[in-house]
Amino acid sequence: MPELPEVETIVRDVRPHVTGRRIRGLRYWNWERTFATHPPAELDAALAGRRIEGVGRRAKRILFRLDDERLLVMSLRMTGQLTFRAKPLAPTAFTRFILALDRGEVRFDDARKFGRVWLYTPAEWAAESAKLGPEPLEMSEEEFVRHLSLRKGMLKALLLDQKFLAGVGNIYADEALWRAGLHPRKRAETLRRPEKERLYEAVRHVLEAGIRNRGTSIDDYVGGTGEQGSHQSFLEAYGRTGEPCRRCGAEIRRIVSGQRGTHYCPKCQPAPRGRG
DNA sequence: CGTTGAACCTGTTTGC
DNA sequence: TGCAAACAGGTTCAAC
Repeated sequence: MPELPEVETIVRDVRPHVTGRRIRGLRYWNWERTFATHPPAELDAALAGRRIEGVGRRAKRILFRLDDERLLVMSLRMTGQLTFRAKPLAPTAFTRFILALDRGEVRFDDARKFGRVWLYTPAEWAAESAKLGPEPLEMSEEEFVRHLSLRKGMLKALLLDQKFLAGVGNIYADEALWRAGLHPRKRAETLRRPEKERLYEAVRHVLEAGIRNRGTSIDDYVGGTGEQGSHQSFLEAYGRTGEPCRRCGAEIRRIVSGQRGTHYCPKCQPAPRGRG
């Protein structure tokens, strides 16, 4: 569910409330598999008494930097929600854990149970982080073009590959391809320089717009204090099957590409020639 | 090495 | 209306 703009919004929302706070402990959990590195009782013991020194983001992961240098890392996957609550709120059937602080609590809800939490040493986290590609908002155009020139394969699958770009997911991949006027099944090795530049601009533009609008709330996503985002009102391709393209009027089409539902304008994003 | 498919889960929407 | 299949924002791992 949450992609880079949604996770960034959550991090910015939660940061002022939890930075400098002391962790009391894990107060509640109901699904063991949420805990990827330590069973809940062990995690509770490791966290109790630690201070949170900062909150950050890497790709779609949320990072809590602790005063023992370790990192509490969370991934929301499809349906996860991470919220700060100033006052305790009773857990629901979807609440996977609650982290009690000296003031308020951090709560992790996740209907589909795909979300995970890890506790890493700096070295362990460095190794995990190294498996992810560069942050698209921290790349120059030159770096992007060089990086893209080393890759081949269909653009939709490439944008979803976290080793290519960290943080782009299904919604923003479709939005970026629409903006760049590139067909999702066009192959990276066929792009010419101006198309690569257009894709760079488009990826950054849609991610920045998503952040400005506090994320896309279609089903479950909420920001770090529980309110919905507004970027769903500004989508051009994703979820607009059968509706008119706002650039040319043609009907937005849906296909499956990279094993994901993919939305594009057949006129603005012309199909590649040959097999596809 | 690259690509594909299945698996992990539950809730909601779609189609017959 | 009823029920089953399809579908959903992500990631990992086995198989080819």
